[in-house]
Amino acid sequence: MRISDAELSVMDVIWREPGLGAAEIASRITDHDWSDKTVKTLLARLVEKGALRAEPDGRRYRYHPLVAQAEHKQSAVSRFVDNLFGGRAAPLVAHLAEARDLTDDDIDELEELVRRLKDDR
Amino acid sequence: MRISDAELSVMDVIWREPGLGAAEIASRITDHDWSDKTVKTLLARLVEKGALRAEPDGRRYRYHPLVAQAEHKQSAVSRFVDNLFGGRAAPLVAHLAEARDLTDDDIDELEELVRRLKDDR
DNA sequence: CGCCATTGACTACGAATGTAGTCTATGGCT
DNA sequence: AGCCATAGACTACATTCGTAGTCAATGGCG
Repeated sequence: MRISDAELSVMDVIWREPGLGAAEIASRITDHDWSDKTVKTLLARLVEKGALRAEPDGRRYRYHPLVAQAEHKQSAVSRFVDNLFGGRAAPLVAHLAEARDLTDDDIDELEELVRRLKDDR
Repeated sequence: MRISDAELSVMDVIWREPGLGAAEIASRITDHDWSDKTVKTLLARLVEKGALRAEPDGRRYRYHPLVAQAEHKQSAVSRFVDNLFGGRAAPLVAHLAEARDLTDDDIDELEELVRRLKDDR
């Protein structure tokens, strides 16, 4: 099950605040300038895909995630690493580094992470 | 300029062996079972997108990359990190770790990488 | 020298995506 | 009681993608 970029903006809102209705969700989306119709279309598609549950509440629906954000990221990362790096993670990190996408804090975090990984194995 | 998944399979061949013709490229693609027509369509799209140059050679073309593989990975990684992780790299690596996508060798490589990053800053 | 295989050019076409618009029911306000 | 705003349902439509198919030219082989 693939969640598209536009759909992801919607999911992000719902992951943060499960149980919102369509209008509220639309109003919380700031990174795009979408009509409420657009948001509703995306919601419908997400329900159809099984990423969301639409709980009837009077005249409207409240939306709840059916896939956890962590799960989704997980599979997105896997797909990405498979596609671009033949499934090997280290070259990806090397690329991140080269792109200077890493702040000092990131590097510290990485160091800590590596320490834990080594302890773990 | 976005290179799709299918197109990427084609680019991979050309990055490895620049200057091949369509038939040769098709024959070198093993991860899909594509008709040569499919490969030619992808080649045409890549030329149109400006990712490849088609150098006439008699009755056919030889294809050369116009974007380097490293460049492409770079921008793909950036897009990905932006979309899913708000541009922060460390959480991505954490996810890689959690997915057990990291082999022992990867971890060693990461350790080395972190060492270099720290030295560098 | 003629036919066939191969080449590029162009066309096809359904699914997914981004981005809405129209239509219909209805609950709440006046 | 009636009207309007709003909700959801359904429809729309251009683009990109994945995956080919058709057509016309032509170079090489027999």
